[in-house]
Amino acid sequence: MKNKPAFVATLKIRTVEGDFVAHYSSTGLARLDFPTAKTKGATTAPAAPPVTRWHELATRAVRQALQGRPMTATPPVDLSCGTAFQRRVWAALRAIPAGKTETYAGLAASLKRPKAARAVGGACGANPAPLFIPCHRVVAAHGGLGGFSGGLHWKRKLLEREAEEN
DNA sequence: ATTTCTGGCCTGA
DNA sequence: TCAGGCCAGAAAT
Repeated sequence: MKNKPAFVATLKIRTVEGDFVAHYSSTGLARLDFPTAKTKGATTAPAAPPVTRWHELATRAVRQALQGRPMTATPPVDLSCGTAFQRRVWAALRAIPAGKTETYAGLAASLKRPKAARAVGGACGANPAPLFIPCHRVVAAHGGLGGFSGGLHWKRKLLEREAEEN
């Protein structure tokens, strides 16, 4: 069950850490990319009214997240690209407060699938909107960091900053 | 302590 | 099917 939301706009989010790129569908933020060599290219396009509003919220939220502060407001996030299982994982992730961490095994248990830790990891990796879906707050069961699709250095940085704020 | 299986579960091909 | 992934726990060094 993975329909593919069509992007109606792609906008950059400038931050001190580089340029993130946000993709919007007709129902909300559908994807967020970390800064890379590719995101330098100007992809800004004219946006329809609801999108510009979402983009304001997303921009502020991303900057807050980079400082380790909890997001005060977020745009609607379009998770329609995920499977049922992935959406359940993502929903659980959004319940983890800033400054706290959960383990892959713990999440699996809360989803009534105590043996699906690895599958949870897979869902995290498939997360289309990091920061908004805080997969960086999920660590390995015995202290390790686990991995991070956007680059492990981001995960470390985000966790450090959130820890400082608390 | 750390390395190496082995089990388990969800995807995408 | 089948391989492989942001895993865990047990067994073997």
